Amino acid sequence: MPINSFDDYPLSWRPDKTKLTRPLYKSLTKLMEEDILSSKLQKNTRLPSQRELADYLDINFTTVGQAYKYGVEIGLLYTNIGSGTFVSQNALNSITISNDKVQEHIIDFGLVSSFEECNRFVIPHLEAASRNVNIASQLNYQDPLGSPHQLAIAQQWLLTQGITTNVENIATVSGVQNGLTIILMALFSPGDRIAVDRYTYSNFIELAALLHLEIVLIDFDSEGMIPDLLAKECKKKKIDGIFFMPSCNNPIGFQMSDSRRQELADIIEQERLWVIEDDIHAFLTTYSQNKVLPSFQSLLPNQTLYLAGMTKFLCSGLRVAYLVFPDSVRSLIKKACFNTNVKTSGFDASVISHILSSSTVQEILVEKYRLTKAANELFDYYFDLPRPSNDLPYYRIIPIDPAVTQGQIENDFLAKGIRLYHSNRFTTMEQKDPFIRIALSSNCLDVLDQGLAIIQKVLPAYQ
Amino acid sequence: MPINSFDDYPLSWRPDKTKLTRPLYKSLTKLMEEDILSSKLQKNTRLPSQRELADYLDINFTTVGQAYKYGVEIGLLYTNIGSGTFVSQNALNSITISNDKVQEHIIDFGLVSSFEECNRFVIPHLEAASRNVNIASQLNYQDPLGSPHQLAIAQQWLLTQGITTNVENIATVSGVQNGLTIILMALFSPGDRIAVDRYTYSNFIELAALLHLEIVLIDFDSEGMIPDLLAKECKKKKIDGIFFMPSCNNPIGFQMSDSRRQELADIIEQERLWVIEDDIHAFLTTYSQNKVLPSFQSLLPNQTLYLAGMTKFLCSGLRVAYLVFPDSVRSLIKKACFNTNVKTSGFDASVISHILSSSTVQEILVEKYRLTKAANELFDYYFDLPRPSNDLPYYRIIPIDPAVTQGQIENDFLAKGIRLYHSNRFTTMEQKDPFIRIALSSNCLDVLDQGLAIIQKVLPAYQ
DNA sequence: CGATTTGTGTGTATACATTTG
DNA sequence: TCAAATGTATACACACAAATC
Repeated sequence: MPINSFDDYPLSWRPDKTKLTRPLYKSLTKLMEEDILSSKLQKNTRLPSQRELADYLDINFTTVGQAYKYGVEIGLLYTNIGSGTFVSQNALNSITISNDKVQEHIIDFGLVSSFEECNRFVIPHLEAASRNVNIASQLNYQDPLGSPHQLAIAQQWLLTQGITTNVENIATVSGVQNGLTIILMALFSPGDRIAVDRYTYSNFIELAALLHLEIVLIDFDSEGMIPDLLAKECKKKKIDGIFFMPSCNNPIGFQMSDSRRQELADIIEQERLWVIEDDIHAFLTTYSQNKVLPSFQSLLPNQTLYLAGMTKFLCSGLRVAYLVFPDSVRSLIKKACFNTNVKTSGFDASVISHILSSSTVQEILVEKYRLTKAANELFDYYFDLPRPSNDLPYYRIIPIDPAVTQGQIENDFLAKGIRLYHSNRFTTMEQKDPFIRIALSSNCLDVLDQGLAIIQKVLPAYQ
Repeated sequence: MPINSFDDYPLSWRPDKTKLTRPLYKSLTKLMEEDILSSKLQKNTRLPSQRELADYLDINFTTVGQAYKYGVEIGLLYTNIGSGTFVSQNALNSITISNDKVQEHIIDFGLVSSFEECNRFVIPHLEAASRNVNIASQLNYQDPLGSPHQLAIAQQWLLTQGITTNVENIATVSGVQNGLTIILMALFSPGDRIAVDRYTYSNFIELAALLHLEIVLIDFDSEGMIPDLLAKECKKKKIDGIFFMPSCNNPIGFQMSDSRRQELADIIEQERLWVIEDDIHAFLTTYSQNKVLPSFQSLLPNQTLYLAGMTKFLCSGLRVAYLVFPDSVRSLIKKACFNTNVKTSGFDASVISHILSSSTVQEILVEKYRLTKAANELFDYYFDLPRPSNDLPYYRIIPIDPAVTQGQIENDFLAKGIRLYHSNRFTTMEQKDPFIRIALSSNCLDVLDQGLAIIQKVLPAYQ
């Protein structure tokens, strides 16, 4: 019997004691999942503390801890020492962003594409590659990380982005997301922790959850992640890696300042974190600002895994990215590559190389720069909001009323033919400054114009 | 102080007590890794039992268990209740099979290719696809699991292999290995167990280790895995899934009999295991035997994940496989697909569809059948060994002297210009019947002839 | 066949670090 | 500023199941 009577004691969750079977912790986890699913337990509610619930159930508090821990692992719960355990914002609803099941006739401001009209530049290269006399050598298992020729071209391109490396330190992977999978599988184990910006790329959050890695949110300002907060968090718990999109954070659009990069690098070096640097926006930033920003790969070459995506840059349907890794992890990275992909499509890799060594690169850069500039100006016309510190992002955010739920705003707009995403998708716990993210690069300019006009008209009801 | 003096007591491993720090289990794990690395602890040696070592170190035996458990998880150790804990066969040396770093002028009997000379049939389809007026729609983020048209073609092909399903239950993935990654990430958690044939595909073993899944070996006979042993093992510990290559086990080459499939299906249904059915060899088996074998997908459609690889069948450089899944896991599979790949190359997918809906399929089948037959006859000419129960495999095995080590035989042959693999690569613990595996489909017939002649001459020294 | 050995699963005790108020 | 509340990490006790001899 419990020592105290809980009849009047306010517990935010009272699992049905009679349903509790052995093993206790599994049974408790199951009850919790059921109650979250049936909304008996609401999102963001605080669960009873481990000791309270244990007392109520008359079991040891660490057993409750075990049950809660599983919930944290699969992203159902999050905990804060001192303040308690909470049901996640995104418990049981997927925040994965993809182009799956888009309704017809919808304006998609959700998934960030890259001005797909530019794919016309790619088509001649497809034909050229398919007529290449050496193409047969791309259709077999040879050179699983890329041919020497392809890697040499990649190395040259990387140099223009401030990444100095050797062909032995580059692996061709099937897009950035695939590269992230390889890095996380190769260098981390279940339960490891990775620090990220308080708002970050949803699919990174989802991938980490799939691999049972814990995400640690660190706050940022306009110059990027705040070094002191990172240092503090590192002291608090063991953190193993850190994920950045330094040129242009997704969804906020901030660009890390040079000094901030250095400050963060110092802490990262001391704490020996692996840096996962997803520089998907670098191609445009380097071009538009006409200067190379100091990459973490250049600041901390021995602990940085750098991903140069070719999908947003050249073509999203050809799945290619280059993964730059330090010598120390070569065999781990290779192993993960071979065991997840075997190899990246030889044809895709050769088309991308063909483009990279042609003048098409410049044409695409000029055109994407023009379109991005125009799209941002269009956004500025409709909304009086400051540009983020990267002033040519592919997406912009608009603050909304904290009382409006994610489902409400996303579904209401979907009903009006517009897909956009609530800030909840880009984080793991409740935040004080909700917003919606509008992708600017996923439609041609007149459709963008149309869509923004609708948003401008409808949005005030949510602000 | 330990209760007993261990001065004369024979312990197969005596970790340095003075180096033991807190936390004990981590420290112990580290000592173990170091000693395996430095060969102070030899492969296949039996470690002291949990209780023995605990007594020696004067700690609780479950703490030793914790340390051992980590070793099991990362494939360093394996345990058997009753007989103890052992250092793995493949501890700390990679068994991943890939085409990486092949020396020049080597005859590769290691990696199993698929008569790459047949890639000539593919080239016209590359050109046709690149000239297709609709190709632009393949270069963006649309239809991440495959276009309706592509999936309809896949569905038709699957039907010819005895797989009845709907387009909503097919996902286009980037090759079989990629499909396996997606399945394992989507349906299993670290620590889960998957049953496999006592000898099975190395890259599945490696992938499982990367995801911290435990492999449970089950013995087989010429008809396939032995049902009683599976049932027994399921009772012993909780098993969550089972992996099969039913048409043609790699490396043994056995083909599961119809009755065996049914017997196994009964147990699997009762034990509620996920079936991972890698039917990479089905295309040739169905063609050569002119009949469709009963797939697990047809026997247990609600718990089978079926992979139809297009790489061995049509072209290895274009990375495409079709993953067939039951309704119940659609959202999990999609999530894993989007978060590992985003999508499979639209161009690759469209080339494969183009081939599948052409007469080239038949041409390739005829030619690969002819080559496989000729290659096996060549092998029979040099070696008087029975065919496995699938009598047209892509590889054959030759028994060797158990005293010969893996490194010894693999390296000796490499020095003679031949790459082949020892049976250790296809399992996780010491086996009584070692052999080498010779890939028959990785070279043209005259090179195969040349290589087999060398092996015939050299091998007796190892038998 | 049955005592013994060996590993496994589960719940708990305890020390501790961080946050809250 | 510090006591109280809260979660975390580690080691251990114990019941048990399977294999060995």
